Amino acid sequence: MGVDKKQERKKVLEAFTKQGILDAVVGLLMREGMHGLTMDRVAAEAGVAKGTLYVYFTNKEEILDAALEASFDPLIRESFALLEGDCVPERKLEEFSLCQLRFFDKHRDLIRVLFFDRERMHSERDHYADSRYRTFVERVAGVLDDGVREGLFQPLDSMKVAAMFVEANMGMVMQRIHDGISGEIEKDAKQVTDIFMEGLRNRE
Amino acid sequence: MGVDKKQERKKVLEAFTKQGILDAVVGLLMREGMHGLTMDRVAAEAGVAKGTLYVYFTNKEEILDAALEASFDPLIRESFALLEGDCVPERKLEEFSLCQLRFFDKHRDLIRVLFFDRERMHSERDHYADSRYRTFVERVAGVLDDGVREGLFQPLDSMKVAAMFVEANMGMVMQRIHDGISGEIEKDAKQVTDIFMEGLRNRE
Amino acid sequence: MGVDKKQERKKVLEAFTKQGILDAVVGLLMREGMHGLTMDRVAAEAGVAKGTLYVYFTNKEEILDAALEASFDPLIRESFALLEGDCVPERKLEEFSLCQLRFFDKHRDLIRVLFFDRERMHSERDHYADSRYRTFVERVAGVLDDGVREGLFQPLDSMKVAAMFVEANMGMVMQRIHDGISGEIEKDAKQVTDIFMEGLRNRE
Amino acid sequence: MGVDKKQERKKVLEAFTKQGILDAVVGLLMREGMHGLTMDRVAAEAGVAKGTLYVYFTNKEEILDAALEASFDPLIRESFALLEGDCVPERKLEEFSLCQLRFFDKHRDLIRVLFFDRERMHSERDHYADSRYRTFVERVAGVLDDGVREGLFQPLDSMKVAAMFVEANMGMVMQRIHDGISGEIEKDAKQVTDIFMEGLRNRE
DNA sequence: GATGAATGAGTTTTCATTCAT
DNA sequence: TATGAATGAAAACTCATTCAT
Repeated sequence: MGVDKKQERKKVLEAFTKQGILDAVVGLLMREGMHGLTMDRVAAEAGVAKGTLYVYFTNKEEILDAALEASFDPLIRESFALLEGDCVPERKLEEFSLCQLRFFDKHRDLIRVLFFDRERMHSERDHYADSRYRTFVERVAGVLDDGVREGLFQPLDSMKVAAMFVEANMGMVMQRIHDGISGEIEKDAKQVTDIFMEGLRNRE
Repeated sequence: MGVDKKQERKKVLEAFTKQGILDAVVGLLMREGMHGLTMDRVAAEAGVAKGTLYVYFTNKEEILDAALEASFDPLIRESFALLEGDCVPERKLEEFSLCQLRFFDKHRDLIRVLFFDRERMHSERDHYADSRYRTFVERVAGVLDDGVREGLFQPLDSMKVAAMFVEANMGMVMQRIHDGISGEIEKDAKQVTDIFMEGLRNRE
Repeated sequence: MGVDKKQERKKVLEAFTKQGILDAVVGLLMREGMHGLTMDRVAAEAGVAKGTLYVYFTNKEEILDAALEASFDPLIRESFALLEGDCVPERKLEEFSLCQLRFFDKHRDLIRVLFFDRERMHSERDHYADSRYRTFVERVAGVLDDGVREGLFQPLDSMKVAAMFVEANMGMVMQRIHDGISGEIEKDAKQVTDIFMEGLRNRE
Repeated sequence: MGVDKKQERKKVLEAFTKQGILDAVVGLLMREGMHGLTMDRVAAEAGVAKGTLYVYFTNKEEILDAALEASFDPLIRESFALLEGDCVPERKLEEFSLCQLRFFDKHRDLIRVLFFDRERMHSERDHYADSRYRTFVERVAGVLDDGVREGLFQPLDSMKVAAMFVEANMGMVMQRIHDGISGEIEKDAKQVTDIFMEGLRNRE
């Protein structure tokens, strides 16, 4: 019993430190970009000794992977839940759009981190980041296929359109950030989905 | 006279070396990503001594800027020419789409370089890369505004839609690259523009 | 009484843990050499926590000393017993030779540890390992002196010859190890002693 | 012509710096042992910047290999020349013995380096140092075989005896060093060879 | 202008040791 | 006593930049 408690407490403490490190990495990445990310700074930001970083992660690369994973995890989770939900395709796409806009409204600095992640994604070895993105696109493609099956959309190359839709949303995100995130979020999300809805509608 | 010739010859030679360096940078950037870009390697790839790099550029950052500028210059030039041409808005957008697809079909490795460029773009100091991108979006927005004025499109927030259109095209590019650039380029370009055309059409 | 028993039990337990640590050090030293010997690994190999090492030893050096001492203790003990025994000098040397070959046949990996020990031995501060080796040589020298006194050997510089004899045995050990420990051990031991016996014999 | 001279001068300069680094390594190794050998210290001792070390060698291991190679090269060269010469076997062995004693009289501190080398030699990956030592033993074995063929020595396992002879010499070296290198070198060399000569002599 | 040897500040990484529990 | 998370000094290595030739 006592052992259980102790081990639990230990686990919690460990997770706490680890999370602190990851937060430090993301914070630094957002504020200073890839260039400012040194182990020294991460340690300082996390309030631990340099050596401690190596207690929790084997090297810098692993820290980075974990941090990126952690940053986008909420967005990915919510998006996936939503795309697998019970709504009609139209609604799913709009919710998805909204979800992205909301996420980057809140964490606008993560947009930079995202692009850094993308740069890595296209290097041969990093199928890791790539697979995350692919799954994203595939899920959206699945929703589009549903729409086609239901007679809602015209026949289409779902993967390509899905990629376009995902990126169009990112375009909107970037423009919103550039504008200082002025407009209402619902309107902008609707704008994105409306174009695709109308553009893909089955009219016979 | 002799002096003139000599000076001219010198200028040509200088331009030649400079271009060789930039090509080396782009080649390296494409093959190995940002990580593999050291001045040593650039010099080796360009076939000059390390010191020579500093004869033509003041530091690494300047070399990078120049190389990125040079890489995307053809795309930017062609796109701008096209968007400022005499065609109707519909045709302009389709040509623009085709232009992007074609460029990245040919230089698919530049996609990685592009994302690296984006990461920098969102850091405070680099308004430089940003301004290039902004102009891009603004030109497209101009075409959209023309379309609205001509009664072709519904009223719209042209900057946001332009950003979406530009990114949707990048989504298509990325999907094409992922698929191994299989489908016909004209069909894919049409797919992109059709969605936006139809999605934005003025129906009253 | 209860206290006595408890204390005794404690002592035994302590000795057990201590020995486990030393075994771990020797095992690691044999398998990975000096380079792979970290306190982390020692703790893991011994199955105790890192902190425990510092309960039994004050620092790494002390652990190392103790481990080396322990490794060669059997060889040293047996050799000394033998050299101080009642046999004739000739027999003593042959037994000594046999003793060394047997020891390294069994613990051939300790040969590496030995050389590491020697490197330290020749550094100023380590008179410790040195004295162990010196005693070794001195004992053999004593036997040689006995032989001279008994008219068996010619007059000789016993320390130098003793050093030669000890090292010649190590040469044989190394060659045996290199050959995969093929030949019969008695023959090889005899080979070593025969050369010295014959080479040193008093012929007048 | 000018180019030739320039290149030659460059080569010389390069070799000079490289040699300076190697000398620094050996010096440090002799004075402080393996433990004191850090790249910082090597650089300081050699009077160059840390980075310069990496201009000439790819990493610490390579520096070490080169330094050890360089240290023992004179001994190895002289020994080999001698063993392949035209003298009779007896003379060769005595010269060989003398050669070793002389070398370590002069560079007595290298004895420590030697033992460090040995520790590495017995690790799996370092067939490098091992092969150097093997060749040494093999050459001596060759001389012994010659002696047997000429009826000078009894039949013998030449590799084992060679190993013994080489090590016996090292024993003498170590004893001499311990004694402060007192005795005459020729006498000691003769002592070593006499024992083996007499011990191996063919008496029928 | 062109060179490339040399630099050294700045990075990542290691690991013996401590100490609160 | 035993633990193991945390430490931080010290080590290896990188690379943009300089400068004498």
